[in-house]
Amino acid sequence: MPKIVNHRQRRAEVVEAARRIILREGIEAATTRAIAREAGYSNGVLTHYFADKDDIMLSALRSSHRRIVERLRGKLTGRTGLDALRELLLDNLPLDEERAQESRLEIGFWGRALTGPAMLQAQRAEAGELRYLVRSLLGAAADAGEIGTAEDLDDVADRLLALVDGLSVHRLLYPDRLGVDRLRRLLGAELDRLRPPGG
Amino acid sequence: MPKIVNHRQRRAEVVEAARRIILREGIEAATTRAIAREAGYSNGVLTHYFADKDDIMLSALRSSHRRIVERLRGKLTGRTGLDALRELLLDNLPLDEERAQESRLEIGFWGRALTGPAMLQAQRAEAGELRYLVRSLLGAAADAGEIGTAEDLDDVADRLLALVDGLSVHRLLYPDRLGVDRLRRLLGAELDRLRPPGG
Amino acid sequence: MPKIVNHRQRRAEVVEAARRIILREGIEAATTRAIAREAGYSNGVLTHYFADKDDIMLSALRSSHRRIVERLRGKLTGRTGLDALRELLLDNLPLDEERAQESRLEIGFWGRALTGPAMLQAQRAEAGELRYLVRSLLGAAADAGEIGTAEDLDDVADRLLALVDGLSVHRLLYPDRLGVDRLRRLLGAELDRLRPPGG
Amino acid sequence: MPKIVNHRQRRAEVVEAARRIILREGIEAATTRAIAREAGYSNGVLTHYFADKDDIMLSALRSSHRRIVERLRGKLTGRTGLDALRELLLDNLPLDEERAQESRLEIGFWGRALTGPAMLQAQRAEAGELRYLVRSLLGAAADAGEIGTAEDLDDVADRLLALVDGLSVHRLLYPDRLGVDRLRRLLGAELDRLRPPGG
DNA sequence: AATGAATGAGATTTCATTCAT
DNA sequence: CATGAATGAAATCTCATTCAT
Repeated sequence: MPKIVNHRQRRAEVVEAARRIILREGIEAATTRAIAREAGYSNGVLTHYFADKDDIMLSALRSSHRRIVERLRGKLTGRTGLDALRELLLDNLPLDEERAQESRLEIGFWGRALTGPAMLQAQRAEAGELRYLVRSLLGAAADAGEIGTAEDLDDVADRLLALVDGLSVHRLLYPDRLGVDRLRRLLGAELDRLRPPGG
Repeated sequence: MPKIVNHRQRRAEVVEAARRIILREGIEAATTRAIAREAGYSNGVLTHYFADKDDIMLSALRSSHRRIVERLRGKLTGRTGLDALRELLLDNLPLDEERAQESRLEIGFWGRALTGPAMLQAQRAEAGELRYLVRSLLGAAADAGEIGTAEDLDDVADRLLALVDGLSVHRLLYPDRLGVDRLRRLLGAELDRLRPPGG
Repeated sequence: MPKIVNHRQRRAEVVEAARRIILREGIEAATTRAIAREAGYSNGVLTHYFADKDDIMLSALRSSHRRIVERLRGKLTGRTGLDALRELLLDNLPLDEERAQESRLEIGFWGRALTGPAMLQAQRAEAGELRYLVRSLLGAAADAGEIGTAEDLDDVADRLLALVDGLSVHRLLYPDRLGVDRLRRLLGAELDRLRPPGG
Repeated sequence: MPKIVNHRQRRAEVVEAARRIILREGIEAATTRAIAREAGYSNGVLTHYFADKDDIMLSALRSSHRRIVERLRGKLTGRTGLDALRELLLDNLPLDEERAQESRLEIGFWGRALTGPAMLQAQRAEAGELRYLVRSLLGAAADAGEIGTAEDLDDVADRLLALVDGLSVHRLLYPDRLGVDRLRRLLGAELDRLRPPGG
């Protein structure tokens, strides 16, 4: 009988190693050698489980997103509409070290995506889920009368997503100017503005 | 007799070469050799005028910012308050190929800044000017009664800057979703919301 | 109870797989992994049946030769002397895709043989059969009076064999110059020259 | 003043190093590292003078051909027609160690040529010169009445070239069967057969 | 006997940096 | 000052071979 290893699990181990390195040291530090070492294997293993480096990197990106969504799922249970949306968007801001690292990872991938079409394609595929979720919550909030009727929900969705990403970048680059509390306040105010006039 | 060369000018030539390459082919294509060639000099000159590659890259970033400000100066003459602010922010969006390249450069540098403290420090130093300008224009707009008194101008400034950067990233990553007209509209709506209620 | 497997047959399966790959994709594409996959086994089996990769490759060479001889056997039945010889030599020319692949395989092995003594030794062992066959047919042809008495049959044999291999190489390298018809004609003329003057 | 090196000469040094390795140890031993070491430089130099490894290898092939032609030039002065042709073809046979290595190099490149279109193209370009020379000498020999009128000179040219290459391969693979004298004799006989009947 | 996971060496290529001239 | 040759490390990828199960 051969040594049985769970193929999916081994892939996951390596991907997690890659994710850890990117979070800890940045996307440029994630060389194949470093990834193999972090995973506790030799360089050669990567061959067995991945087509090439991009395969690893994109898997790491997907893994990061999956983790975020997983964490969100917990936070969103029991919440609906604007309340859920606030939670979602706050969770996407780098308000603690863990999420700061996630944002760093994300921003690193932006740079890669603008380099070549393969990464760009993958990045786009990844983005859909979050956008859909935000749009859905906005729809629910509107149905519940939490949002003024003057607002175009698609516009609101894209504005909020852009704001969150922009604030994330600025928080990482200029942490002194954008403290945690300020970030919360800015986002909160943005959401409060959605409420109907007479609310 | 030492050969007299204009040190400042030579540096500038190389920096411009670096900037051109980054805009044209991306930050990863900006190797020292490519930069030297683009500048029309040999590899060796770089040693004389720059401490290392980071020195060149950061100078290129500064140069890009200087050019943007230069261009803005022209666009803002004769404008004041919200009108000027709108012009400024629109100019920061990737609404044409030139500005798309500038955004790409910027985003590429974000990734680098999050890699090490040297790049980060430089990036921070660069950000001040734009922020100051936005804040000033907001102040003038408020003084002219173009902005509702309920708004905290510092918050507005950071919100607008974050929104512009976020929209820039999303426009580059998801151009289908964020067309040029939509980008204009989203930003315009954001500015319109600043006006005092009875305006 | 040990599992009973037909050792000889398993070897043959792997060797055939190797031969197919070399024919189809060239000698460089015949990696151990590719061979194992083509054979429908895991990498590990190779260890049990072959000393090392060379062992596989040489066996593949022998297999190719055996197949060629097999095919020849069919074509030569009922033929004798010069007629049989013509058939044999034509069969060794890359006149269709199948035989072009065989020639490619052969030429690839020439390169390998000139690399180390092990491959060379094996190659030599392989060559004897064909040479013997050609020489025998020449002898029979001479006995039948189909060949002029002035010819030294050993010389003729080596000349024909060299010509066939040389034409094969040139056909593969310069197919435009050496079309199928031309190849046939060149070889045919060579054989016709063997006939006795008064024939 | 910069260190002045003759670019062409440095390229030549590396190419010669590559050629020496291929002659001495075979085409597979000619790794970029081995070539750099043999040339007495570090790996990095190759970048300055060659686009990639193929560039080096093809240059080595051309260099080998140039050397052969150079050597031929000396041998052919004062000779014409069949006499010159005999000299040319003999020079292409591996009759001494130097020419045996040249043949080995050539055969190694055949294998590479059949692997990919780039090498094949280059190989073809290289082959033209020799073929043209042989054809020209045959034409001169025919004009001088040294060749029987029944022969098609293009056919003869290709037959001779194929024979020489075939004999070269067989001499390297089966040196015991094809000694130096025998090789000379076989080729000589082939040329003698060209003479007009009444000659 | 058979698996296939794992190794680790080695191949090509790229690049920032150094330095003799 | 300026050149550009040269370095050598590092990156990605490939592959024959080994070995625990």
